[in-house]
Amino acid sequence: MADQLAKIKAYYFALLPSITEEQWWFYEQKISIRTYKKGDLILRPGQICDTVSFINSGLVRFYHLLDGKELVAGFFDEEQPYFSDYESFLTRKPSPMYIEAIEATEVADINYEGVQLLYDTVEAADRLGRYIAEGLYTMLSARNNAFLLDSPEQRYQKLLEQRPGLFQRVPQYMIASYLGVTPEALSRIRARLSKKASGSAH
Amino acid sequence: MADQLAKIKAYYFALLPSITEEQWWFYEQKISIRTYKKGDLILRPGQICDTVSFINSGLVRFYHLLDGKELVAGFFDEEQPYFSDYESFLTRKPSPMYIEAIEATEVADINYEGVQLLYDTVEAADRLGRYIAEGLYTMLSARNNAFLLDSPEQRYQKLLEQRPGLFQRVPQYMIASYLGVTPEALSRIRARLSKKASGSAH
DNA sequence: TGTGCCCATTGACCTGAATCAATAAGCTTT
DNA sequence: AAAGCTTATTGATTCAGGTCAATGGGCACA
Repeated sequence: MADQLAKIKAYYFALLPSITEEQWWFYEQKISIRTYKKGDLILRPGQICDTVSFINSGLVRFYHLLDGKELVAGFFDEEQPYFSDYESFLTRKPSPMYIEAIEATEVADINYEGVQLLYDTVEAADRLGRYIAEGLYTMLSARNNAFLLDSPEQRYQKLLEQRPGLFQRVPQYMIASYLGVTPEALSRIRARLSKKASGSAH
Repeated sequence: MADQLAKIKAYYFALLPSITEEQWWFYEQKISIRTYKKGDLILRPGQICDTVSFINSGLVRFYHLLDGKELVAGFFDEEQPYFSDYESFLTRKPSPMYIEAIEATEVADINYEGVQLLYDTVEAADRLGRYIAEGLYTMLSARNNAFLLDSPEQRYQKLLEQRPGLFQRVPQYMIASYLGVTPEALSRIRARLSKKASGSAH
């Protein structure tokens, strides 16, 4: 148990330097450890997302199903450890999406009730909640601007720079969908870029 | 002065029922009232967005300039009173966008320094910051999902339902851009829909 | 009561990415 | 190592929406 909470505890203490061991104890009471096998669905459309999760290890993706096609909305892993359909979590409305473990994944999560209780009983919980909301906002906003301002090719290159590890762990057709194009289109982007690279090399 | 702060004060007290007059006084110290004329730029690309603003009256839009074309990212008014390039505000990085008053607008705003001071001195400030971050997140997430899942036509119809007032205050070419299409395309959407409506009427 | 400008509409054409289809290249599983 | 998957690539075709261009309506201002 201590082991499974080590990472999230380190995270909390880094974000909130003034947190005491006693306050941490209140958080700890509300945390559940869950494990998922590769392919497990963590959330389905129509469900209210009741948890905010912290990834100890593993990899999950968010996706929508539209006309039988999967639209990937995000990937979360040890580097990007907090995930939730936070809109559904906050508004208590059914989520439109799937969350799927695409590797064996272990998370530490807190449910809605637990979070509200912490807000009302533990000082500094509001600050933690604020940090999490701010972090999720910043991530979403950056993705939003990328879709507005960048071409699919630029989005691909940015992703290569910013999250190179993903390409080792995620099939290309999911990356394509995350970038907002079909697998065929991503394949052509890659062909174009490697031609350009070899062209400028000599 | 009392008059110019009445709305934001009511807003704070509604969000934070337990706030005291004394605590409010600390907030009040940090608030500035600003007025903009129609057409004034509130933020330009390259600037760090240093404020979170609350609209007393008026209407502003967010937009990007890309290849000489304006891409509208959002509208804010009395019904949607909090605005900021919150990503730039939080990360302290230059904003890529313009914020423009498209009507004469009066705002009450707080700058970054003031907000941080409040977080460190006033209890309940973190909670207010959390609410604001959560609200901005929810708005952005909804818009994001609309772009992923809805056609331009559906986005138009949703906007008609959800913010009918905008159509009286904003020229159609800005609405088109906000919906992610050209003015020509929006005109055709409207033509299609009014034909459909009259067709199903008899 | 013109005159000029901005905006919305409509039509003709163009283009980038989606779709459809076929092939090839990795993998697992036995 | 053969058989049977799934994924990636490449080519041909289609299509929604963008671009370009022309027309017309509304409104401000002289």
